[in-house]
Amino acid sequence: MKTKRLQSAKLRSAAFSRTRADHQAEISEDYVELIAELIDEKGEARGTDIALRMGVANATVVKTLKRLQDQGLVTQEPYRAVFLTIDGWKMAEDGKRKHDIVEKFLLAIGVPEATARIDSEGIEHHVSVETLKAMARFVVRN
Amino acid sequence: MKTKRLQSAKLRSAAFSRTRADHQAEISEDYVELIAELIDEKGEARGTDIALRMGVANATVVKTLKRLQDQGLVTQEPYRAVFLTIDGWKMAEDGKRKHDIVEKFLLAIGVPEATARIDSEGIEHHVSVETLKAMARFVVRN
DNA sequence: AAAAAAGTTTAGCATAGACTAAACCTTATG
DNA sequence: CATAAGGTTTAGTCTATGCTAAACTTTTTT
Repeated sequence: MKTKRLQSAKLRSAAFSRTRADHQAEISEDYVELIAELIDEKGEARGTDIALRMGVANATVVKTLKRLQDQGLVTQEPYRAVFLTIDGWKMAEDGKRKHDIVEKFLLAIGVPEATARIDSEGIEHHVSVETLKAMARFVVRN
Repeated sequence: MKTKRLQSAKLRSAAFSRTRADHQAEISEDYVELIAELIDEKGEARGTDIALRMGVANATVVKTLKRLQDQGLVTQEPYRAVFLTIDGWKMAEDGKRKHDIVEKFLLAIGVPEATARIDSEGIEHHVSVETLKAMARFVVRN
């Protein structure tokens, strides 16, 4: 009777679960990438600058940084700037690589620059290695 | 002083804010699309089926449906199946259209089928109208 | 029709991210 | 070098999403 669709239900729920799991990492990735950028640009990443660029209150940054510290992505002394751990740098570099490929790819298929910048920010977190490879191939070939 | 800083904080960081704003709508969209599919397939959308396919507990479904009801996307009587409002149907159709274009597009650039199915689920929520148009153009041309 | 099974809801808890306001340090300048 | 300005942290609140366990309703089976 009604047990017929179980198999496809499982596949579908796998897709949704992945969407959710992705999202938990998304904010970590955004923070870590931003911290890397700030360190590159200014030599250090301060709470205020993070808050400003993330469009978020200072208190939110403090709380999130605590989580990132627990996750071993970031180190920080009270009242001092934030730094990335080895894992944090790895994540930041990985993210930047992904981001660059996605953005170049969108430009290659004819998306306007401003839109490509914004969309790549969102898409970056949802592309698998395989999709990323396909995008990279496309950019090289075109 | 403080007012000024708050204002400019809000004016900047467009990309990040959009990522976050997108995400608030993501789960609504996933639910609504799933409800539409269930109604198509079985004539009605029951809590258990939603829970099964979303990979989530029943209680979670109940809570989320309450929010969707408040947002005017869904209607429901106690202990009965869920239905979509006009707005809900609009959202579901829009989502399906987006999803189809993204999935076909990924296949067109050489992403394997299983991966295309999973990735399109995540990417669907982050493509702007312009990017979607570019993808649709590409699919047609290739 | 009564009991069992299936499905739904409620209650209570946890975590994450967001906010404001106020307290607290650090730095810059007058 | 004292204090004002600039940053940071803490405290307390809110909303969203998730969970389990228990209560309740509907449907199916015996």
